[in-house]
Amino acid sequence: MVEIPGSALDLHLSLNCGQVFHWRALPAHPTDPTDPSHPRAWIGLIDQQPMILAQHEGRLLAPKGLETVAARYLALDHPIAAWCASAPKDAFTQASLAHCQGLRILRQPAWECVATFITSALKQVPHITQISHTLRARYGNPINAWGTTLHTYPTPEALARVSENDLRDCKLGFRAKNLLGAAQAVADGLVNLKAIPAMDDEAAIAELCKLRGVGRKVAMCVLLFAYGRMNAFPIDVWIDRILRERYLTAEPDATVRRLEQFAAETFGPHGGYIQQCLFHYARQTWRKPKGK
DNA sequence: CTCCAGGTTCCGG
DNA sequence: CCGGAACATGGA
Repeated sequence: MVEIPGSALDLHLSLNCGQVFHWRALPAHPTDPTDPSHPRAWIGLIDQQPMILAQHEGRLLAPKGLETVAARYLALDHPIAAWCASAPKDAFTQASLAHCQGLRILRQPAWECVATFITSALKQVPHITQISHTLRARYGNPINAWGTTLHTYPTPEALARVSENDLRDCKLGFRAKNLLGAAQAVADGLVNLKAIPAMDDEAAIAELCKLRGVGRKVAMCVLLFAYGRMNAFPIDVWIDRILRERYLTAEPDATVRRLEQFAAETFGPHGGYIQQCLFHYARQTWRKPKGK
């Protein structure tokens, strides 16, 4: 392992704030898992590339030769300090940013991002993670690395071959039909994920929404987490609650489109970054007397 | 037991 | 065009 110098990053936070769902912590120490002096490592895949990442006292470590891949995935080039500096000065935003220092919006593979957020509908984060691992284990490609077996996220073609019932067996519930339909549409070329970067925001959203199980919220997540569009502002149940209770108290009947418009005006061109901080801060603090 | 979770689709007015 | 119910599953 070699150090990747420079940028501010909280690895644990960035991998566990609800934007990606498959990284696993390795035991902190072979004999003493509670030893805080030993760097905690995370193992996962960046597309097809097995990866181990660790952070100890601010120093980011990656396998030698994989520094560039890691730095790109972790988006260490994003000027997050400047984004935070230009954020709104209200108390809730500032508390969220302070609580999420070192959070980075990753650059995820597009299909993996689309698929995992299709499976995220009405699910809690741990459930999404469980589903992701089941799909990988059953329909992804196994890759041996560092003494364990990792599984790539199943391709659209691989999932398109699977029956809806087999997907339901992965605890997908009603999302099985959505994931299957989306996989078939991508596999058949009805939707070309590589064409998204050249489209403007509304065209990109419309294109993604052709996929079964993808609505405005999931499309926004994909634009933010896979295509690096920091202005994308997904409105889920948490953000909806925050905006209504903390910002638009004067408009109790605001539609989601109104919330989107307000967010764009208020949080600006990097609102998606702030959105992730608001989301995580709210989830960590809302009606939770004792931390855990 | 009831309620809710990083929503979308489908249906009736 | 718009609001509301249906949709599976598991944890709190």
